[in-house]
Amino acid sequence: MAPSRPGVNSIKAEDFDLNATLSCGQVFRWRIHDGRWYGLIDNAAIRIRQIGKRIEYSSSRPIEPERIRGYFNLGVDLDGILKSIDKDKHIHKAISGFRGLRIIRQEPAECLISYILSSNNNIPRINTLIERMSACFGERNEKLNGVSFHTFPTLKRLSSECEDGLKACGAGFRVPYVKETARKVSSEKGFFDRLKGLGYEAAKESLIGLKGVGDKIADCVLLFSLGKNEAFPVDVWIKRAVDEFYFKGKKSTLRDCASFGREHFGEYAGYAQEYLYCYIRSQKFQ
DNA sequence: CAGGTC
DNA sequence: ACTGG
Repeated sequence: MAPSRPGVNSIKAEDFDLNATLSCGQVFRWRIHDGRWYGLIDNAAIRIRQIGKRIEYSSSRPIEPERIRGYFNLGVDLDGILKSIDKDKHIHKAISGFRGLRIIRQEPAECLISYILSSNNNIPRINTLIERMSACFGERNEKLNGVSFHTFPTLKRLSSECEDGLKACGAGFRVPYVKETARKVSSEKGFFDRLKGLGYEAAKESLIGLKGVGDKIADCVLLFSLGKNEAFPVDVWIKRAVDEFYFKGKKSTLRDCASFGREHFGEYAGYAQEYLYCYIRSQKFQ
């Protein structure tokens, strides 16, 4: 495959929906502007759009097309995955509504910190918080088409930053979580690679050992950055969906929903989670 | 109250 | 608990 050059690159993307993938809440920093998405991959600013079965992108620094494919998980057999989770009428409708949604392979460190910041917080506020922290502590400022993108701060930087700096960004009570977890993770070389090598349960246990990381955030990190597709993160939206579609008004706990999701949908429960998330939110916001 | 956690 | 869409 030809290496990326300055200007516009085009790559094939079958069974893919860029909009669904970037607006389903799995990743925080992508923004749409004039029909194109802007974000960062490997600390390069990217502008990207979909035209039929191709995606067109340009970047602030050269990026291999293979890397773009990897980031959007275009190599996995989405059709096979969707067939495996298509077990009832509810998920079936969710799949038909958002077909082409793929789970992104995020940077683990950024994913972990971002989801720590998400706890007991609302989405618009999480977004501005992440942008402020990147503007303050990101190492680089990538420019593309006159727009600047601050890279996400490294764990080392976050762990050495004084509390006041993080507090000023609006992180509130999450400041000690961020600092302590950043310190602990960056002190072990290859922490995330080690977790990738573990099974779902063992990797989850390691994550839950970190400050500010509980069941839900651990599942997000496992699913969105460590390739554990059986993870089924249960946030308030997924709880609403599972209660409404599968538990029919019965009282349930977050644990009930999570274990139901993993057992009902199986090996690729994480994909079911994302489709349900989009589906239930589209119902409430219509 | 809000993509939970301690 | 922080804090503001």
